[in-house]
Amino acid sequence: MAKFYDTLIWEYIKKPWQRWLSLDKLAKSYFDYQMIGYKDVTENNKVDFKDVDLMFAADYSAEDVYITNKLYQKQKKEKITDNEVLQSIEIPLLEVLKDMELCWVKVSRDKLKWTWVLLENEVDRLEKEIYKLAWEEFNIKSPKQVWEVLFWKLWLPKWKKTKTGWSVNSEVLLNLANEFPIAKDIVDYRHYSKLLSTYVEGLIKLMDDNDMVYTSYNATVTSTWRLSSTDPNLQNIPVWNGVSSQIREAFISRWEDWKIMAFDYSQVEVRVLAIMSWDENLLWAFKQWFDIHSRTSELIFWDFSSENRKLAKAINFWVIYGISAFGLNKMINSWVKQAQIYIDKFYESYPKVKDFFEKTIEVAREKWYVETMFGRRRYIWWINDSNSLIRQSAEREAMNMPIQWTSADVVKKAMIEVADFLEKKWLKSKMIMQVHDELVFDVYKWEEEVLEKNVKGIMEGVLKNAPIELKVDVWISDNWGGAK
DNA sequence: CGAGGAGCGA
DNA sequence: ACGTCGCTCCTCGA
Repeated sequence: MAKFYDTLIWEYIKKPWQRWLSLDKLAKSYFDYQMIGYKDVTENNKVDFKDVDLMFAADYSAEDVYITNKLYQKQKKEKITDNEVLQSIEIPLLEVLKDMELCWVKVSRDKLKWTWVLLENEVDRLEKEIYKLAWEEFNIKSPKQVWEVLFWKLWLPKWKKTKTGWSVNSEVLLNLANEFPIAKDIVDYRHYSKLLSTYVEGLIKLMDDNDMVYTSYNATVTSTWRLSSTDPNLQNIPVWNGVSSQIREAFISRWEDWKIMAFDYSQVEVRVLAIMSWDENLLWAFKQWFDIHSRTSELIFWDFSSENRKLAKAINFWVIYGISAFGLNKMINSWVKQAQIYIDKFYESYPKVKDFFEKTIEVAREKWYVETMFGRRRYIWWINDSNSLIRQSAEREAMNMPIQWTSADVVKKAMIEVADFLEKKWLKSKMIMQVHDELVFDVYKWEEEVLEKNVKGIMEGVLKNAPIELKVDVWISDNWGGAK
């Protein structure tokens, strides 16, 4: 069921560094009250909650509600809720999230079973192949056994160490893949068994008799004010082609002749950067409906061949995430020096972006915080650290945070407005998922057009006085696999 | 049960 | 010595 713990967001406003608060800890510290633990009623998770004696279960549940309400009353009294962001975003969002959770998501059991068979075949095939190449049987799911076989028995070249041995992650293995087929096989094996255990078996376990799953959205665990999702985590369902796309295809409409409609913000972060920095070149490119990666490519390389566009995309990406020249070089496979030249050229192309970042860091150095478009603050106490590594990392964070956080707010505001729209128009269609910059709806047949037009409009127009609109891509399909 | 390694998404 | 975070799975040793 939906969690209402999120009413405790104000706690995080006051103490953003405290990230592991729970209801019972708050009850203890504010009311000196010891709550009944989940483990107490379920005898250390041995008993399924639905089998717990009703009297105990009722006590436990009622206490949850009681304490939550008490905390809610307390925050009201203390006028914590006068906070602007809280009033305009977080509190209205709670209602939306609650409704979204209660809508549930329908999953096709048949589709999953099909995929299961497919994956099991692949896993079996690869398992045999790997045993053959290794001349022995071992547990491929154990990194320890993998490196023992690869590096001690087969004498493959070692590369990176971990705390407890040798790294055998996909980066390492793919470097060996050309010369040693077993490495590629292990990567594939991992890929398929990940899909099988996490997304097929895992999802089936969480389905009820009506093939519905109930995810929980949590608004208080991330440092960037994004949402997170658990049981199942709907925010990391694979998007790749091939078998993994079948997982997404298993998410379907709840009724016959309903459809899944997805609205995707296109490059929301780059657009937010353009809006916040007021860089004319960037804004102009968006106004002309240019493909922004091609445009960057044109400005940096004087052409937009697919090769250079790819590079430009990585560079745009770099700006958003604030990785170093070192990190960029690793991403695009060039030299550090070359990466630095690209970065410099980017700033030459979009000079106001550079100004914006410099200004942000300057303010942070002085006031110890950075701010989003909506006035959320993030304190970065180590911005003036004497260690230059730490300082640089803090600066990257200061550059990155206003964009990321503002983007998260954009989606949240859109969700609130869309939910309002659906309610006011008495529409049957439901908002069922949020995946960071994507909103997914289960759409009633006769509402397709009205939803497509209005939701797109609402999402694109969230930033009311911005010099450009945001851009949203829409697609509709029988399932979540859609047209991607 | 918890740490560590790995891999999925944004 | 560098992108980051959050979630989930598996193994392995306590």
